[in-house]
Amino acid sequence: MDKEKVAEILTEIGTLLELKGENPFKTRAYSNAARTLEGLAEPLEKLVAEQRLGELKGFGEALVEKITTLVTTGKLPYYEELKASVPPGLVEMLRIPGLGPKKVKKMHDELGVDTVEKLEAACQAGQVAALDGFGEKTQAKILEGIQFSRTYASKHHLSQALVVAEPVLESLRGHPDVIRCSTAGSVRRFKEVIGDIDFLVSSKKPAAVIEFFTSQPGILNVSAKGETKASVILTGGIQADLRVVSDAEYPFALAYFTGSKEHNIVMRQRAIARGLRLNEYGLFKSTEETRDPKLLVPCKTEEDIFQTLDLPYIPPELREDHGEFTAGEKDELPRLIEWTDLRGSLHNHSNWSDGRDTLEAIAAHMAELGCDYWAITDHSRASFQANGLDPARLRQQLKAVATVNKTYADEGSDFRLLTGTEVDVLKERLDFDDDLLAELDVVVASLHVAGSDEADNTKRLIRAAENPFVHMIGHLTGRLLLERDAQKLNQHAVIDACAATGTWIELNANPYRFDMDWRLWQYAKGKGVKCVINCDAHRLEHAGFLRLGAGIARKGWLTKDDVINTLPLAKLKKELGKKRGTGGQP
DNA sequence: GCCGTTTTCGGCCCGACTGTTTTCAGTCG
Repeated sequence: MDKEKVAEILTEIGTLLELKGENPFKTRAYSNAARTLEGLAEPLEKLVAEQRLGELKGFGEALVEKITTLVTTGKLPYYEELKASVPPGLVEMLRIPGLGPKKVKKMHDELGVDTVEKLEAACQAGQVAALDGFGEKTQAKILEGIQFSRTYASKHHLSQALVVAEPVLESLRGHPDVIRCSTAGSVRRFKEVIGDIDFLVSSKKPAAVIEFFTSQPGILNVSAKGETKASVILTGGIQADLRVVSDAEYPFALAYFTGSKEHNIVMRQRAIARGLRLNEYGLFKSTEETRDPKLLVPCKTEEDIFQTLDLPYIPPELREDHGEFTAGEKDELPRLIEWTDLRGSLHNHSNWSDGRDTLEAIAAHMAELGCDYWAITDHSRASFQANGLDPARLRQQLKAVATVNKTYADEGSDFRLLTGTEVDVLKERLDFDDDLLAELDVVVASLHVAGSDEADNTKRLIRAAENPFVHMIGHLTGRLLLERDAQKLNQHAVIDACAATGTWIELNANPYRFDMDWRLWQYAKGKGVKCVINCDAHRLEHAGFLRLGAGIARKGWLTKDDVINTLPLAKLKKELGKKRGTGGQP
């Protein structure tokens, strides 16, 4: 059993224990352990085999035993029994906004409610409002919550959030009573999937700002409106929260609401260790609860807060408690890539396969954007649903690309299209022979039709990496965020193979993919594997994915030097030739 | 369930909001 599955089970145990009314610190121990596993750099099997699980922080006797059982036998009787003792409907009820374990438990114990449907019926019958500690409003809110969770999925793609958040932010920035403003939360941290959008504003007139915010165009519904906080539902069903604070509080609130929760916990612990107390209002020279301005450590910006806690500035993308504190203390935080470092994309499509635009239109658009190069890597023959090219059409396309490039050369422009393919990784071989691949500038190898056997999928990709003409592996897992899970695959094994063969790995910047996952880049980087941030563009406007991809690369701790397509054309060409020059036949 | 320079017990991050209450519990971020 792999660590994702183990982590999932630990999280579920935590939830089930909560529903049973267990000690909250016990339940937290399980979810903390799950999180630690998710961020693990090495294979869980290895840790278990070497009996080093107990070295992880937060892993005591009980957890080590349970995880070892899970990994070695694939089962855990404790979990099975626990699961059997809690109706599955209760877990589902937890997802309804406003419902937590205590309320769910009470309704189950006293009303026998064990599904969302029964809950809805109990609310409609007025039974919920009659319970001790419940009332009419709670009941109405639950009904509303049920409706909401049915109407809108609670998670959204980052790109979707940015599209609605950025105009609101611009609008706030232009308001005369707004001093400083920013997004916060997972949007600012650039998480690939977000729950809601947080805005933070500093102002002397909070009421005016809140009024302005709640009357923005594109707001479907105002769900809360107080003196310092408002919640609305934006177009597309995304919830957005606004907090308004004083300008003195702004840096503290910004750090606090940016999170992550795990990052903040460590920040507060660092404050405590220095005899200070950190919250969203300030950093105070006291261990008692206080808001006394005389005790405030003056900080004008987030940088000042980090400095007081003996840390360099930690960019929002890194605030996941994924090693930023250890690195910060040693002054080893990387200088992260900027999206403007990127010179082009090495995996894109044209109307020769399933893209929308012509080679000429693509070249004109990308040159205009200021790119140095743009690779045309249409699908290979096996992807017939995507109008994949056979060898003859691909050779035709090479000529067409050469013609386009000649017009740029004649005009004295340095922009170039690069030839290439996104070659399918088939069961026993690649979709094109080596001699054809050798004619191309750029070869991306992608697994489009994976099997159900993890070992087999992994082997196929490793074989692709071993081919001297394959420059990079495209969208490693084939996942579609919020739609389709990753293919069964040993990603670490593929990364290791890429490291051994000098093969690059794509960070597919399509916001539905963001594949390979940002959590694995630190591992890959440690092995010396280079990243290529690719748009996988099927339309001109997909060039904008470069910015998103760079943000995800930042989350993966990558620098300009870690990413191949930050190189200018001449140096890129040299890198493209390296594997072929030194690699042998697979 | 975990942890330890207050070390084998008694803590475990912190505060706002909501709704139910009249001093607080539950939920959320």
